[in-house]
Amino acid sequence: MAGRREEKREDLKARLIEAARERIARDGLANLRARDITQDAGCALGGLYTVFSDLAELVIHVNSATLKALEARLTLPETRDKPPTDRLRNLAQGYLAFAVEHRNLWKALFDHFPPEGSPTPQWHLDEHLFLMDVIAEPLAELQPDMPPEDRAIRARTLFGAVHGVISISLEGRFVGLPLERLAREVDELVQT
Amino acid sequence: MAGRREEKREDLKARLIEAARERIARDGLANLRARDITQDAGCALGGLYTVFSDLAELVIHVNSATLKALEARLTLPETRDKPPTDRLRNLAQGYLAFAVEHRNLWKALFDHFPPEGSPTPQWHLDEHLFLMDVIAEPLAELQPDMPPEDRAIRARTLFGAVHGVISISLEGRFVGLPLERLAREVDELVQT
DNA sequence: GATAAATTTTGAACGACGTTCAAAAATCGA
DNA sequence: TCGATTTTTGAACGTCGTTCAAAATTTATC
Repeated sequence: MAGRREEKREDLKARLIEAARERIARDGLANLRARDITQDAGCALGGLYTVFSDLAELVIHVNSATLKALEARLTLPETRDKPPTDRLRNLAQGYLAFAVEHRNLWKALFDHFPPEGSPTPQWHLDEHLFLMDVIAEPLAELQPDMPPEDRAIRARTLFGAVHGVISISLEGRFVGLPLERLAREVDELVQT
Repeated sequence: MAGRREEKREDLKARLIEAARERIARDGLANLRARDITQDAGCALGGLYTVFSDLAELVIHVNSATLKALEARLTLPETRDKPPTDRLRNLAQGYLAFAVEHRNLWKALFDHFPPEGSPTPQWHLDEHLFLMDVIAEPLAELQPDMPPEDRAIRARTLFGAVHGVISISLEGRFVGLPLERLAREVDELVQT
């Protein structure tokens, strides 16, 4: 009887993450309920707390999976050797497409705030960095003589700008905008 | 005995909004509690629901006050007849300064989502439009031949970009950035 | 395979929350 | 002053995340 113990534990963990992921994708982070998740996953309410310290930690694991999916979407080898400007535009359009297609999961990435007692663990903070790296790479080609530190900051600025434009539009706090027009605005923003 | 009735009602309403405003400013929107607000305002728990339909409506009134304060900050007659580019830069820097100075109130503007049953009332949605107007004005000078509709969209894009850069930085989801450097990034973004 | 010890899973119970509403208090009209 | 009306109150309700003693299961020993 090898690591049967650990195996079952990991299986429950995976089922809980998947159940939470589907609930968030369907109903949004704000409508996530511990009782729904455990019912979907086929365990008792308390079972959740034998695997995660609290609901927030489970959400972090869902967000981790979402980031991985986003990474896969943005690193398609499709446009490997296009000019760097085109690659940046593809990144922005890919980000927009992902946000539209997985709106609730994407929103959960930014709507979730961990309780003040337990801040976001470092391993999850690190996962966000791939976004910066994937942006910094075309930037390096465009401005080879820029110091790497400045380039990292610039990558963050560029991401923030694109993310801001998209989220302002998708959250509909202001007047709605046709998707086609939004895509063009993002395009022109990256262009500059 | 004139409108004494309505007067007391308005007084309680104002006290509740002010109490909620101070709680949000001090502890953040996530730590806002109906019991704390009513205690601070000097009324019973149920009193809140004689003035507002729910807590979300009270938060909307706090956000309304925050928007008015932001408007006052951004329409200082200080730089009335500078070139339009300078005015845009001042707007962005003013927005950054306001966000830093009133971080929790500013965050509440975007962290608050009304329950699905009762969407944000139109009068509050309209209040957001002044932000677009104040940006569109310098844009009109810069590109007089751009259709007003395109200009409105462009104003929203510009706001989204600046807001995105600032909020990514202030929420600290990624690595922190010295305020001075953030100000410079925002400046260069607007410049383009 | 029987039995006891160790471990895992369970779900009733707890405290905190937003919200409601019958009753108490205050106000009004005569 | 006193009954009718309005306003204010805060105990009570339903729902939530979380806990933990007890039940169920697995493991160890003979």
